[in-house]
Amino acid sequence: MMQESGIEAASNCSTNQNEASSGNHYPDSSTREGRSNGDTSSIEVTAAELVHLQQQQAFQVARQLLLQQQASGLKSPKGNDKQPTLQVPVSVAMMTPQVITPQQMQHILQQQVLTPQQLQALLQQQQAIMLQQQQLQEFYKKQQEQLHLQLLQQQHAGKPTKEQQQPLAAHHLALQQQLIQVQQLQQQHIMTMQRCGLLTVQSGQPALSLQTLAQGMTPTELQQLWKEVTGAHTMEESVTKNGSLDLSTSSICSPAPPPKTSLPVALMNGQSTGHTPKRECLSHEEHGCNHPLYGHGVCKWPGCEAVCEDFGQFLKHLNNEHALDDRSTAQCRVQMQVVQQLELQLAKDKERLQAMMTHLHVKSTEPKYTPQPLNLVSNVTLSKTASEASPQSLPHTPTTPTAPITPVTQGPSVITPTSMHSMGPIRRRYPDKYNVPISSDIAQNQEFYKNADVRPPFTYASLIRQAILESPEKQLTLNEIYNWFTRMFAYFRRNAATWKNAVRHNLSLHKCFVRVENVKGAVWTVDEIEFQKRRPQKISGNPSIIKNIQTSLAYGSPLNAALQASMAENNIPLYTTASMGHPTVASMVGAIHEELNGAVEHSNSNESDSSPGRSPLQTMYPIHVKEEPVDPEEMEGPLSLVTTANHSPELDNDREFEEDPRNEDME
DNA sequence: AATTTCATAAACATTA
DNA sequence: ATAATGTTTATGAAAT
Repeated sequence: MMQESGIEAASNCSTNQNEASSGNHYPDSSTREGRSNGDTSSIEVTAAELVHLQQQQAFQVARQLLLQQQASGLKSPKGNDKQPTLQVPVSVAMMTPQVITPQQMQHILQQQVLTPQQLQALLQQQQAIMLQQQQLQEFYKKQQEQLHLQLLQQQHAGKPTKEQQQPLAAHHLALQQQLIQVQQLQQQHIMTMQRCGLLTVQSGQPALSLQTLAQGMTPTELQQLWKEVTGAHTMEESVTKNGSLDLSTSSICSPAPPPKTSLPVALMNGQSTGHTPKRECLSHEEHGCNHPLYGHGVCKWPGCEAVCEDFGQFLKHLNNEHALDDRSTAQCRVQMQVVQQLELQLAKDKERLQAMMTHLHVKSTEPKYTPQPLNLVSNVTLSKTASEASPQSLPHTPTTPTAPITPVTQGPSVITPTSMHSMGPIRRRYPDKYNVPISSDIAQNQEFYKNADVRPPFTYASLIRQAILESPEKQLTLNEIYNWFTRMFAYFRRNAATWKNAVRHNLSLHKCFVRVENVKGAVWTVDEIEFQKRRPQKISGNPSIIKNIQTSLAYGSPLNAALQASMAENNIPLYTTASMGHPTVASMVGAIHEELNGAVEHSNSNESDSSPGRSPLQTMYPIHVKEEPVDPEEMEGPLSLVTTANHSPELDNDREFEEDPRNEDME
């Protein structure tokens, strides 16, 4: 009873309700000063609001232009830009990084295969990177000044000997390289974002300098530029923080409006209110909300999760624990790699989705299921969530050709409750095959699953296992399993009776779940061997799957290679990465290896074409060792990977024991 | 075409 | 007595 109501409450406050009519007010009556007029639907923007919006945007454009001009010293006489009047065309407004216009938003939402959550995640990551990069650059600047100072001193003291100069110079060089690297990465990132349509124009100076850098600017010049803009920069920074990037993210995610931009926020907000993943922001201080490294009262620095009661405390923590040192720098770099990697993956997946869609559309004979969205989504999901987003844009062949493809009003995201549930129970299969790395998928897309009402592409058994294995003791009570489900997946915050029954059913049915009597009741554990037995159909040489894996490898290898390279280059010991315990990197590596282990092994014989991905991985792997003490049960054979040659006897036994029969079966 | 896996529903038993 | 927890059976969809 309590349980139920708790769940309902959770679902009320955190899952989407956008099917609710526009007259329906928020269930929670938390403060919403920023919203000018309740929950006017995002689409119905009054003319006055639009005008106001444009004014604001124009103002910001003008302001930024001014800043830029000040910074670069180029005073182009564009008088009219400064006048924040209605005349500022929307296109100009759209050019500004400050605000994403509703139109633009719609466009993005229609075109993108991203859910707002994903968008938000991406943007947040990017923002974090920007911040980190700024730090880096400041660091770099300091270093250079220091160097300069020292050189001066040396000159005063007499001629610097080469011996004296060299270490410094080397250091300097290293720093430069580092910066360049960071910036190149950043730029790639930006470009990807732009390609994806996530950003139209980059915000402010950093991007500017980056692009020039890419066009062949030397670090020195760059630094000069930085110095030049630094004056404006401090100001700019505040703008950036409150306005540009952050706005774009928070407009998607959070209704907390920075004063100047309240209107746009309110506008944007309507579109995704139901989904707002960052609800908790409301209960936090306004500023805390804005910091991408702070949320849930917890420091979001990769691998940190220190609890900070308020924003001030968080700032303190940030300065103390994540000061500019080797570790932070490395983490920053890694994070960058991660983002980049994700982008890459996203791009590929989008491409794939596109192809799939075109393919399906051409056929356009999809007689059976009208519930298409779910269907496709679940299948598409098979590689990272990136693609699951826009059901609107899916083929949508069937019965109702005239039916408007799910309107934007619906809240752009995923599967709307209406689309999913109005048609009664749909039986769908959500196989977690070839998608072996459940742990990594969940880890990677945690935020997404938490907020998007999308069914995770895993079977109940897999999910239950995951829940249990994630627990410290590797055992959970039924209720705890329930809680894990609701905590981790928005999807399971509804229809409790159904899925709970399924959970119980699965627990009982599968031998792999073992009930253990405990002092205070019973807990469930996982018999991993049984589980593996039960999960045979991994691969058996199915070419498409193998291909899939190879793609994954292709995804994985550059990351690792790059990581490794960058670390080697900067003399950062590998364990730095491990110790920071970044879930994503770890999980990616893990994921790849899960696949490797589970699948490629078998098809190895004829796999000559795809080896490039492997070696870096394998060399890379040792990083993972210290990462998770809990591992042995967790993954398919992580230990075997530690020693590249993969033979920890027991595991090997297990493996043969479990898999061989299957292989024969298959053949 | 047959078999297997999975999701869902539901009846029923047991336990707290 | 009731809800939570387990067990079992049935059914159908989808994948193999």
